[in-house]
Amino acid sequence: MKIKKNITLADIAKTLKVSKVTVSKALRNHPDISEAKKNQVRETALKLGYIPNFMARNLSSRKSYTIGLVVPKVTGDFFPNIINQIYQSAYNFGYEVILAVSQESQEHEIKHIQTLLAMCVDGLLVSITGETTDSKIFKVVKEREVPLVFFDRVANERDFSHVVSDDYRGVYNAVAHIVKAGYKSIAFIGGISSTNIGKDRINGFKKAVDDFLGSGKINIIEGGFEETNGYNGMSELAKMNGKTPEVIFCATYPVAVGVMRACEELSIKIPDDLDIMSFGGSTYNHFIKPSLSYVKQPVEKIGEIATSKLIKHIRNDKTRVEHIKIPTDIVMRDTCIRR
Amino acid sequence: MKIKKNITLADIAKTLKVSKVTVSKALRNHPDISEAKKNQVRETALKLGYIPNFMARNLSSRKSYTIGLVVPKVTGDFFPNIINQIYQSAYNFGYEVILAVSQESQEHEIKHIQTLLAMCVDGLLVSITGETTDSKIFKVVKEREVPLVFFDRVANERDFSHVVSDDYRGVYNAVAHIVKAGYKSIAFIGGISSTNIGKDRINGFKKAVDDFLGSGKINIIEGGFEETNGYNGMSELAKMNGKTPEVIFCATYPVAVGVMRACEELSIKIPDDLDIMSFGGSTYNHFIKPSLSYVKQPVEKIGEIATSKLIKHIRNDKTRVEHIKIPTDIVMRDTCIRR
DNA sequence: ATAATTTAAGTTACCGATAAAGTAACAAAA
DNA sequence: TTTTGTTACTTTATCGGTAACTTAAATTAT
Repeated sequence: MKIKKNITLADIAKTLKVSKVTVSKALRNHPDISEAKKNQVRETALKLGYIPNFMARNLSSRKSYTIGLVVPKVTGDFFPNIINQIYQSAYNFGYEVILAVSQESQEHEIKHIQTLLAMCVDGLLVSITGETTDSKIFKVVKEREVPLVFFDRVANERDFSHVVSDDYRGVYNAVAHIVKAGYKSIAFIGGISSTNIGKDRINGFKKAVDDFLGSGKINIIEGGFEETNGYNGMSELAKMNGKTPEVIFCATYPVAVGVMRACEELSIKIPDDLDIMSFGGSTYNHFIKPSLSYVKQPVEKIGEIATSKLIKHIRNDKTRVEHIKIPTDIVMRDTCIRR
Repeated sequence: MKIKKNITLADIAKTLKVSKVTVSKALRNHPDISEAKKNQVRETALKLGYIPNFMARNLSSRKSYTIGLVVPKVTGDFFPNIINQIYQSAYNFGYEVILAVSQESQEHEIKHIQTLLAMCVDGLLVSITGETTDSKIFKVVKEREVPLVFFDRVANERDFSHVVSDDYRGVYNAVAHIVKAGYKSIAFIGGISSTNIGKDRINGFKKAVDDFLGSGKINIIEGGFEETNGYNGMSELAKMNGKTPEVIFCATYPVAVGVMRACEELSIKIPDDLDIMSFGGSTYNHFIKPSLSYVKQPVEKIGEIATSKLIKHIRNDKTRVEHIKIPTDIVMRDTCIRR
């Protein structure tokens, strides 16, 4: 007896000499079935080690109680934490999560979304890649009427809800704070203005510098969101033969780390020769010397609100599309504290 | 026209006036179908925006080309990196990955494995929780003949392959290195000897201390693998009124961070008053002062080998069960360098 | 010229569930 | 008494595919 057939509804039905449908209803606690029979069914299901076949169930019911989560990467601080939060929230609503990692490639992103659609997920949570420009796949999602909520890195699609931190105001307030602490020149490193998170952070920076220091003072070195981008940005800045700014505002924490690495090589002392603030923190920030002051993103809230919004969309078509911005906080550590 | 029906094989078949099966075969590049027809089918499939329904496909073919990945958490350094690697490897083999996070809870772990089985994954990659003791769910997996490979944190199940780093030898060699550098007393903080990673690291430590410093010198404070465990362990050690050791070997990087935090509060200077080495590093280690010397885990290799081993099991029942240990390296930074 | 094989489809059955509709048996309402 | 309603099931059809088998026409072999 080599082949262990999986236990199905039919097996339970046969041992109890009832119909398949009776078993199905009993297990779903359908009112058609008497308590006595339900208990019988549940018992034998347990005894036989029945595990329902979701493929069959979903195919038949057109529901999967599964949501697809697409993120550009799983490294760093932000995504692991938000994934955690999304898992937790979805779990509380009774949903499973399928994670797909697009590795910052639009091609992968499209393929993964197709796969998730093919898997009949009930909805999608998406944070787009840095290179996502083609919106065709989102048109497909819309046509299929699969709810989708963007979070953090959002596409420019008015038909879908999205949840982001208030990057613009976050940077604006941070710069205000820095200026109030007595600094007179601030540069910005990192970010790509073709993405919402880059654009909003940069625009918040521009507006704040314009408001508080005068429009001539704007100094931005766009790059990306990774350590190398910070390193390159700082190296570039050092080579430019103007006076270096007092403070560098970094688009992300990894960018700040890159800036620090460059400074180390250039023998620029932080925070004595140069001060740094970053957008977003890190678990290990406490142990980095100097520990950076940063704009804290509401990671848990973004995850929780995006998930519950998506589930509202799934449960009720009439929930209206919203674009939600969640405020940030400033966390002061060892940098930018002059006063 | 409110209901946008999804495009199915039948729709393509109808527009081309051929049978469903012809379309199915054409799309799967089955030799039964002529090139001319295949092209027709492919074209109209594209034109209609056909996306196959995996539920139906898997239900019918009993394959999903999907593997289930179960990890205890997605924070820290180790798991995000290994998840990344597993995604990459699986992708190269043409497999999708469904991630489930057990949140260090055995209950969740069991539920997630059941769900993944119900989703008809072709195989499972599992790193168990800290509290996993009940092996019943793995018996179920075995009965269902679903291939499973454990990695990193493995259960004591001889029927499944597993892939781990050589923790025992890693710690043993690290201690040897430390002793050779001139240190005479070493304590161990963190780890739980009920888990393989805890047990192996502790045993490697014991053996090394025994071999190089004498059996009287063994000083181990078991705890866990997190920052708090390091903090508590160090606080406890400081309260004990013996002489404090010269070096503390930490079961994980987070433990080391906790130890450092405790030292900071106790005004113990690292590496002057006390030296530290940890098992496992961190992306940000470079920016922590002092940057810790550590035993480097072969994260990428573990992920890659576990995935390819699993896929071998999936493709060929006769691949034999193996228990693979991958050697570690020592990375020297600013600690434990006395000489 | 006829049988044997190949090619390119089509038919049927089934994967394991659920939805919708049907049916006895018995009870309550008109 | 007849009608109407419940209760507790059963039957049938279906979800969207695939496997296995069949078939008609074309090609090759004998």
